[in-house]
Amino acid sequence: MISHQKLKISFYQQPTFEIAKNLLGKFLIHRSCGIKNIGKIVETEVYYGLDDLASHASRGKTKRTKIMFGPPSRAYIYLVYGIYHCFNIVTEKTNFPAAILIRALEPISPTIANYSENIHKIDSKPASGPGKLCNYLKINKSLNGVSLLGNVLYIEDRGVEILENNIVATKRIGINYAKHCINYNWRFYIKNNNFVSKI
DNA sequence: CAAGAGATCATCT
DNA sequence: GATGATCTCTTGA
Repeated sequence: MISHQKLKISFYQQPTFEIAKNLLGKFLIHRSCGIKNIGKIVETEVYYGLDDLASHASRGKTKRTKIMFGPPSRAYIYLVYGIYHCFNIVTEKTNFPAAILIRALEPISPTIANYSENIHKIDSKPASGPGKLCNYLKINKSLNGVSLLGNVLYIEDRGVEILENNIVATKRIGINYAKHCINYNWRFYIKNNNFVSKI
């Protein structure tokens, strides 16, 4: 039996960019209605500090972004474009706003196969994209603020190690409003992985 | 294959 | 009142 180690608080206390890279190859799990929904993380994106114009937190602490200013290891989940949810992991110590957006999963759960509720047919990449993976894992705003140290929503290390030279760093997706911050290479994904959202 | 439009609503001005 | 940390479908070359 391969060891399945739930990530502890010490993992989330690392520097944000270390976490973003170390999350690659880990397994995101959501227990819902007695079903374990699982996917392997293959793509992440960092939103870091008040000066990051792409980050919701760049406009300061608000009702929505206060979770980003809180302690690490909690979920930050919000609705984009009125339709899709995005799942983030809050990092850095209290009062420093930072989060890591999970952008794509390699599907694992045999129970839900590759059926996409979006398009009502078999999708070979049902969790490739931040909105799609929330549908895949049944994640919605009711989980906003939940601790990832609990038993509902958490991350496991299953012994998969992604080496530094197998990680690609590129510009973030969908943030054309962010002026000079567009150019930051704060998106990370596993090289040659078929389930990354965009190349 | 690339580009564009539309869906749809919580959040912030 | 405007705007997205998106996705799918349609159009046209």
